[in-house]
Amino acid sequence: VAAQETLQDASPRWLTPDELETWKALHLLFVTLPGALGSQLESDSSLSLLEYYVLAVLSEQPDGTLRVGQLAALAYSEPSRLSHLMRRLEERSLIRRRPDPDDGRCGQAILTDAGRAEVIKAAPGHVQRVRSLIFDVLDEPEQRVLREAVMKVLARLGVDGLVTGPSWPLGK
Amino acid sequence: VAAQETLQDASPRWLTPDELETWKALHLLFVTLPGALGSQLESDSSLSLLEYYVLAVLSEQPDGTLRVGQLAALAYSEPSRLSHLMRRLEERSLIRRRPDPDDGRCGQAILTDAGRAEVIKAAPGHVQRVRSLIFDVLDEPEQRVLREAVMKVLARLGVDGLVTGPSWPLGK
DNA sequence: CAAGATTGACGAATCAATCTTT
DNA sequence: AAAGATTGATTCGTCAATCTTG
Repeated sequence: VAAQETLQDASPRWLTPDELETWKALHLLFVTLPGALGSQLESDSSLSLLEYYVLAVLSEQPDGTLRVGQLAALAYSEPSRLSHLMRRLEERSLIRRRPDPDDGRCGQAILTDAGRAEVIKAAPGHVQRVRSLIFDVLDEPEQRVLREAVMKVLARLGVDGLVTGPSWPLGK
Repeated sequence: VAAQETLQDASPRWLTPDELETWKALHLLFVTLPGALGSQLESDSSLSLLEYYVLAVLSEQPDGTLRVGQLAALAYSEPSRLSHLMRRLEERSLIRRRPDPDDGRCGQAILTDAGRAEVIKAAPGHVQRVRSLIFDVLDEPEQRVLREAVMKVLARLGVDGLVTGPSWPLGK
């Protein structure tokens, strides 16, 4: 019995053919969809997907301002990655940075007029691409089941509840 | 009327609140799932997700051999990316390379014993993670709808039919 | 000349170390 | 000392140019 348990630990249940098909499709989606969305964005606006996301989140703030840490949390990115991104965006004059007046440790990212213009320019094409790729091909029940399924996986990943974010990708 | 059409072109239908929720959940899944799978792999084997995929595909070939181009097609990656990856894997002695005897233009990637051992070592944990994150939380009907939905989106992306790939992630 | 793959240069992501403010 | 963020070094991915074989 002990030997059997050891064997089971080392070699868990493999995927059934059905599960394998599902997983391969899902994996393929992960590999291809970001590229498809990214290429649209870059052709319309020379923004990457993450750059668009960050600027869109900022554009929804009343004063176009947010702490870098909050931005990192909303984008599920490491502070370091965001910091490098902020520097590049600042070099392109799409945002500017300053220390938070209330707490000098925190850095504020502030959307510039140019940054707002850029995200507004990019938004329609982006939304249209998302709609055409996803919502145009799924009917309402499918969409509901899909959302439920994704939410369950997210819960398993421990990122449940954090889905409540900005009204991305409106950007307006 | 002309003005209205112009307006509609510039500003397509935004997402409904329901669609927005679905999209945010899906986007969050894209951002978090690869990292979750990758961290498991690296802790078990010091392979990245793509490295694991490549070695797994090779391990399913009868002679452990495949052309780099075929490998790139199966991984939906650019030849350049695969080439750099092959060089790194070769430096780690997980594969070796040689020109295809039948056509000297094509490069062959050949799985070494060490490479095969590495992917076999990584496979159980990987499958278990995929199962625990996805298939343990979805019942059979949900899984079927999810697969249908993903396939429809893939068809829209133009990668339909290519889902038929290796029996990844069995690795054995 | 076309196909297949590689290379080198550059841009972006990650990790550890650092700096500043509280 | 801890929190928040930045920096520098390394690694990875992308793009254009190149090399070789058919």
